[in-house]
Amino acid sequence: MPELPDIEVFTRSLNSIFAGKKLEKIKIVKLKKLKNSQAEFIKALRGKTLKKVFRSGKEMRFEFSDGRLLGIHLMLTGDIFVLDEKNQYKSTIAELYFSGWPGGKQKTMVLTDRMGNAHLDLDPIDKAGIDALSASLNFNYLKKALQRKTTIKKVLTDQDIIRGIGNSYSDEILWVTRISPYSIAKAIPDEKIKDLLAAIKKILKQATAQIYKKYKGKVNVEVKEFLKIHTKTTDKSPTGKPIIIDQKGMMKTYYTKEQVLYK
DNA sequence: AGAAATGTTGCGCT
DNA sequence: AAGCGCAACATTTC
Repeated sequence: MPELPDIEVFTRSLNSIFAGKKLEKIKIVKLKKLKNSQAEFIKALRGKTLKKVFRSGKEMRFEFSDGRLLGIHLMLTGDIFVLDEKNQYKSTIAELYFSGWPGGKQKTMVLTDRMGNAHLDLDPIDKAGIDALSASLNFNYLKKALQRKTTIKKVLTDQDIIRGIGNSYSDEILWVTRISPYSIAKAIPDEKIKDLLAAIKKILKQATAQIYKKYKGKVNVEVKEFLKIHTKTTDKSPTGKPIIIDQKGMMKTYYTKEQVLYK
């Protein structure tokens, strides 16, 4: 479901709800996609205090007081719910029961995914890419990363190059910089690489700020309203040009003819 | 009823 | 070797 801005807001919300609380119990409902067994999760995490929750690329990290990490990846259709009562969601992947609220109250964090692809990982290792909002994602890194013959969209969404950008925000970034998603990465001139770098930071930060302002505290809203190009709410770009939708497999690329094709 | 989905992986082919 | 295009994942929601 989410890309960097959404995950950033969700992890801030989860941090304010669960940081400092104790993980009493873990129940894995659907083990299929997981690398670890339920016993391993229990052994590693049960009874430990959650220190903080943070984002890494498109994934969530739950850091416990002894330094152990629990990673959660929502994939396309995963959701997190925070419940006071019994979990009744179908498609549940896992349930985490936390304690530590006044009056002995507990809260449950539930991970669901109707496609069954969301997953948890013990001490996950980040993919090789640099986080899109890290200062290390600079001109030199981006220029070097673009020295390949594949399309710019593939590069932007490759988590082994840059972590955090997905199908939607790559379309937004490429429209703002007027670069066609089908441009060959290595053909993009230096001036445009500078624009691209600035747009990556600006669009992701701006979207995070907008989502945070409106949905602070939420952990599972689907926020598409700030997308200007990758959206079904209009068929025109902000400058009034028709938006072209190109389907490749399940994913779609939204763009306009305003965007220059570098080849 | 039929289509949709902001992700990832792996396969065969060029 | 690198890159491409496609299929698979599986189910609820619009």
